Amino acid sequence: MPEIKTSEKELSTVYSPTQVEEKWYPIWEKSGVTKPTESGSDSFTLMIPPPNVTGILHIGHVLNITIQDVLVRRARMMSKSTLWLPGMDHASIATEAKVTKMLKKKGINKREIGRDKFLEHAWEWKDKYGGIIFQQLKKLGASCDWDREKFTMDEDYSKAVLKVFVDLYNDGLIYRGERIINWDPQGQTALSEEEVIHKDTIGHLWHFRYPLSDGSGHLVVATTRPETMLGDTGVAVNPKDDRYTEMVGKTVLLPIVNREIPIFADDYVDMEFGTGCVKVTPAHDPNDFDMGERNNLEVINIFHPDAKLNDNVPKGYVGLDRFEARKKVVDALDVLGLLEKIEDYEHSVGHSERTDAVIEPYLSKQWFVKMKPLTEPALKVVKDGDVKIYPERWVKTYNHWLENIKDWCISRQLWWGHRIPVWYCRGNDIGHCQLDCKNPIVSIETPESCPACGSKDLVQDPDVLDTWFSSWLWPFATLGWPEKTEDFKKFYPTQDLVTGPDIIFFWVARMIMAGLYFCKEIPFSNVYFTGIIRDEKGRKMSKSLGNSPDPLDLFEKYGADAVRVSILMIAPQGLDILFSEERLEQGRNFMNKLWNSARFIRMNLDEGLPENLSNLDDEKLDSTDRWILSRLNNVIEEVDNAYSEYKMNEAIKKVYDFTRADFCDWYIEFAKTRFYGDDTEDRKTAQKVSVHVIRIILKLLHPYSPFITEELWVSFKNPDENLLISESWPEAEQNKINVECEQEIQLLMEVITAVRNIRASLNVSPAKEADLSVRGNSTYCDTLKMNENYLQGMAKLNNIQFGENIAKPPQSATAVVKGLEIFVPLSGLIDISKEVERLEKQIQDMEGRLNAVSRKLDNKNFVERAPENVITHERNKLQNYQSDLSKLQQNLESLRG
RNA sequence: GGGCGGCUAGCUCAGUUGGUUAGAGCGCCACGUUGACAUCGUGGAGGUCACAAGUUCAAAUCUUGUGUCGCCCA
Repeated sequence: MPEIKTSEKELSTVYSPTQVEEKWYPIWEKSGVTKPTESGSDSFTLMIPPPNVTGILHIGHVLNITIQDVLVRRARMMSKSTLWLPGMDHASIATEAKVTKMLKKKGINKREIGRDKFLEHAWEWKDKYGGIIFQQLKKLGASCDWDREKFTMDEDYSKAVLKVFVDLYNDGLIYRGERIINWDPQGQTALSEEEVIHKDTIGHLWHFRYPLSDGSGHLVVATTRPETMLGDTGVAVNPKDDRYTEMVGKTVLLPIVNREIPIFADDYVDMEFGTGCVKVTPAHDPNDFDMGERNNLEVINIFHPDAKLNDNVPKGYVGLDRFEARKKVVDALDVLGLLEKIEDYEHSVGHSERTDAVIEPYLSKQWFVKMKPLTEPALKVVKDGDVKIYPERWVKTYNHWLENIKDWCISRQLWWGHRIPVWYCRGNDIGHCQLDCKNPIVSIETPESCPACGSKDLVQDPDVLDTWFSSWLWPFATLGWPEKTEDFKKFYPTQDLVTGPDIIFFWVARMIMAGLYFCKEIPFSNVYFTGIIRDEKGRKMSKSLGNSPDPLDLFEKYGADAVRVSILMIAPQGLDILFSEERLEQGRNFMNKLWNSARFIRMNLDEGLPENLSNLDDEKLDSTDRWILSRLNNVIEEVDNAYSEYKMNEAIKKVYDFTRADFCDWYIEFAKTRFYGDDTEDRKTAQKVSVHVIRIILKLLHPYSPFITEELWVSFKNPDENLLISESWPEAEQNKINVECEQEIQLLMEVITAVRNIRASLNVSPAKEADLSVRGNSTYCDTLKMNENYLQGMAKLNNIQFGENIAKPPQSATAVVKGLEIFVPLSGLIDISKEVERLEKQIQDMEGRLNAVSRKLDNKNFVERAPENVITHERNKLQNYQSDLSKLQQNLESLRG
C-alpha cells in the first residue's frame, strides 16, 4: 500500500481537478485494487469492447467506458471479485491501410517488400503507436486490470482463433465457395454483409435499346450501372409478361461488345419495374448471378480487383476505371442511337464501412461460415431471458438479424491478421498431384506434407480472417480458452457487456453464438446498449465534420470526474445524447459543490474525526439529524433500484439531488446554527451526522467521480480504513427511514420557504429580521415550536408566536401552508398594493385547484366508480383547499379593510 | 417497402404499474457578497405534454390513426 498523504487542513475554495486526477490513478494501479480479489464469493466480470489498435479516445468511448467503470467500481465495492479486462483488436483493414500509407510516404511499396517484411513494419507500428487509447482511458479513470490486457493477435489468442476455424471446418460449418461477395476496391478485399453501409444516393436510371439479333426490333433495358453492360450475358423477362412472350428464346446483339446473348424468362424479374426487361450481368450482381445459375448463362468478370476494366471488354475500354467506363459506355450508346432516356433515380449504394469506397459486387472464391445452425441457441437464450438486453427494444433487431442471417464471408485479402490455417497441395515435387489432394489441408499446425500424396509442395492460403472472426471469441479467448485456465474457470461466463447498438450484429450476436457453440454457455448475462453521442444539432460526431471534441481537452478544462458525471446525467438509458460543451458545466459545478461541502464540514470539526461513526446514538439526534438520515437511506435504496435496471442516469440524479438539495441547501444550513452554538453535545452530534452523511455520499458518488471522492475520502476515513475504491458499498438501513420525521421537516421547510417568499416579493431586505405568527393545528404548531431555532435562523426571524387561536397581527403579510396561517407583521414596511397582488394571485391559484377537485367530486360516475382511497383523497383535498381559500380571502379582506 | 425510436418550459431532457393544476439542468427576471461554495444562495416567471379519435370515473402515461424528425433493415 503506497503512502497516502493527508490533505491539507484548508482545502482551496475552488476545486481544481488537475492535480487530484493525476495523483490517484497510479496509486490505485500500484496498490493492486483494480485486480480481482482472491476471496469474494461472487465474481463480476466485464470485458471491454476492444477498441481498435489504431483508435484514439472519442466522446463515445467516454460514455461507454464510464458506464463500465461505474458498474465495475460498484461491483468492487460490493465485495465481488471483480475483473475488468482491457484489450484491443488488430483491425485488419484499418491497420493495414495505415501501415501501407506510412510506408508509401517513405517510398516503400507494400507489394515489393512482400508479406513478411510488411508484417515486420506492421508490428513495429503497433508497438509504437498502437494502444494510445489505453493511456487515455487511465486519464478517464477506467479501473481495468492492465496485467490481463489482451490483443487479438497475441499468441494464445491467435491459437484460439485458428482452433475455432479448424473445429468449425471439421464440423462442416466452414466452407470455401465461389460467390458474389462485397468487394472493396480500395482496400482490395472481400467484406461481410455487415461491413457494407447502404447510403441513399441520387443517381440515374439509364434506358438502353438492345437490338434483336434477327433484326426484328429491340428491347429496352434499364440500369443504374451502364458500365456493367460490357459483362452482360443475357436479358431476362418475367415468364408471365405477355409483352415479351414471343421474344423469349431469341437473342439480342449486345451493343459495343457485339456479343449475342439470350433472352430468357425468370420469375425474379419485376414486370412493373422499368420496361420489364432486365440486363443480366452474372459476374457483377448477386441477383444476376442467381439467374445466371438457373439459366446456364456465361459468367464474364470484367473488373480487375481495383475496379478497373480487364481484358474481357473491347479494346477501347480496357484499363478504364468503372466510373470513367460508365461515361464512355453511355456516350457510345448515345452515338449509336441506342440511348432511349435518362431518368433521375434514387437508390441505395453500398459503401465500405472502413474505406467508404463504393462496393463492387464481385465474383470470387472465399471462405464462409454457415450461420444458420448457430442461430437457434442464440435466439433461445435471449427469448428465455438468460441473456437480458437493455433497453429491451433491441431484442427485435437482434431477432430479426438472426432470423434472416446470411453466411458470413470471413476471408480477407490482406496480410495483417490471422492467416487462414489452410494449405493446398500442389504436388510438383512428386511430379503429379493426386485427386485427393484437391481437398484443402486444414490444420492449426503447419502440415509437413500432404496427407493424401505425401507431397511437401504445399502452399498456404494467402488470406487472413475477418477481424470479427477473432473478436467474437473475446469473452473467453481473453481468459485463455481453449486451455482450461484458472481465469477461464473463475470468470467465464461474464456478467455484463456494455457497447453501442451499432455493433449488435458485428459483435454482440456473434459472441453469443460463439459462446454457446464453443463453451456451451452464454458469454454474458446482461447487455447494455448505450446511446450514440451526437452534436447539439443532432449530427453524428465525425472527424470530417470536425464536431467531435477531444476528450482530453475536456478533461483539462472541466476535470475527468466532471465529464463523467455530466455525460451520465445527460444520458438516458439507450437514447441518443445531444452533446455540447456547456452541458459539462453542470458536472463541474456539482464537483465544486461537493468539494466545498466537504471542506465546510472539515472546517467545523472540533478536533479530528468523531468516533464511533457507525453507532449513531439515537438519543442525541435531533429532528434534522433523523430527517437527513431518513432521506439518506431512502436515496441509497433508490440508487440501488436504479442500478438494478441499469438506469445509471437515474442513480446519479438521485445522489445529485440529495447532495445539493437535502444535504447542502437544508441539512448543512440547519447545522450551522449548531456548529456555532454553545451546546457542545449538540455540536458534536451535528458534526458526527455530517461526517456520516458525507462519507456515504462519497461512497455513492465514487463510481461516477472516482478521483475527487478518493481525494476527499482522505479527510473522512477512519484510521483503519484505506482507499475508497476498495471500501464497502452502502446498504440502506430500514430502521433509519422515518416517514413521520420527514413530514415534520417538510412542514418546517415549507414554512421557511413561505416566509422567504413573502420577504422576497415585498422587497424586504434579507438582512432585516422580521417577526412571525403561526395560527392553526396545534400538532403542527408544536412541531414548528420544537424546531423554532431553525425557523428563526433560516427565515431570518425574531419573535415567533404559535397557537391555535392567536390573533392576526395588523398590517401583516400572509400565506397558508398545510392549513397553517403564516403572518409576517411588517408594519411600516409593508407595501399594501404588492401584498394584495400577491394574495390575489394565491387566491386565483387556489381557486383553480378547488375547481378541478370539485369538478371531479361533482361527477357522479367518479364517485361511483373510482376506488375508495382515491375519492377520500380528493375529498380531503377539497376540504383543505376550501379552508385555505377562505383563510386567504379573509386575510385579503382584512388587509383591504 | 418492413421495423424501431423521438416529439413535454426558450434550449436539452426526466416523468416508474393511468389518480396532487406535470419536474430538473441551462437560460431568463428580481434580490443578495449573511462566518463552505458567485463553478454560489434565496425567491420568481415560463408548458392546451406534436395532432386526431378511442378506452376509462380519470390519459403526458393505454389503444388506433396522422404528421414530423432520426436510426436500422431490405
